Amino acid sequence: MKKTVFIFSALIIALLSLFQLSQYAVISGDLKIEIAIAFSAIVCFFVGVYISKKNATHQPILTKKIDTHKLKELEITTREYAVLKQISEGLSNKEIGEKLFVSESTVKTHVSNLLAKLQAKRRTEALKIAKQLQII
Amino acid sequence: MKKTVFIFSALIIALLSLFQLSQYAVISGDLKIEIAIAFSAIVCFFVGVYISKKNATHQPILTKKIDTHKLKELEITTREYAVLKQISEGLSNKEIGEKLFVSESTVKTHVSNLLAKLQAKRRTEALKIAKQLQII
DNA sequence: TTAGCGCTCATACTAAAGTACCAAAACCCA
DNA sequence: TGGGTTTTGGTACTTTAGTATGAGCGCTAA
Repeated sequence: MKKTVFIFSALIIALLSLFQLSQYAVISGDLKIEIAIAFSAIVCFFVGVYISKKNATHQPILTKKIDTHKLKELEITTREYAVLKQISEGLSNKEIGEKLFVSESTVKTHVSNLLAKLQAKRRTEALKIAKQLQII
Repeated sequence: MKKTVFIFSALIIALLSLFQLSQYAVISGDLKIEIAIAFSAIVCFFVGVYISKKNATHQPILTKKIDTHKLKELEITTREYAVLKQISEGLSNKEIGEKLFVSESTVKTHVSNLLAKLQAKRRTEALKIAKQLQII
């Protein structure tokens, strides 16, 4: 954001000085003022496009924000969600248990509840649905 | 693209007519020509940003292209890849078999080979790796 | 024409995954 | 402090997933 403001300011200054330079031409009647305006407008347009692109690539637009609202809507608890994330990492129930410091039984319980809440038959299907819901 | 050209043309026309309107003010000496230019520049800048954003959201920049090169590198066959895509859809081996018109045994064979080639222990892990490799 | 590869399928396992049901701590909140 | 929810864990069982191995068929390049 700071960057944008800076570039924006520089842009205006550049334009005003550009105008000062072209003023001589305007006075002499060779260069029409419309052209000067159109030129500056075109330049600014492309600068706008450029800046927007820059910002877009810097912070990937499709950094899918996690839809916390949907998590509550589906009544997915904290622990269940933690398990879901580990599933998306390709871990087995046992591995998830080790990572979250609980038994495999507990993980199975969470997974089972998760599948019911996501209306999935398998963990792979749960992953697909979760992605569609922007949950992961 | 056509849209962009259209908007761009409309923009220039609008600016020129804007200038025509403001010309009276310029002649009367109340409104300085610098302000007119700066104003048009600012408008064009934001229009550029807006259009760029529109384009970005319309056709997602991060439409991950499938890395066919990597598929060959990993020696993943046509059929195996078809199975992989079905796995990402959350289907079971049996369901995949029905969809591809082969037996569950065949699907199992493909999955097994797939896991070996992707160096995964489970299908969920295979999904994760495949995504990292931009294969799906 | 034969060796190699891809695709198919089967059997027989072992290993995970998932279900159902129960139950006891732990936690939060009114 | 009682009550609902979450988290945890267990047993017992069914269903998928995954491995290993072998084998037949069709295509293709040497």
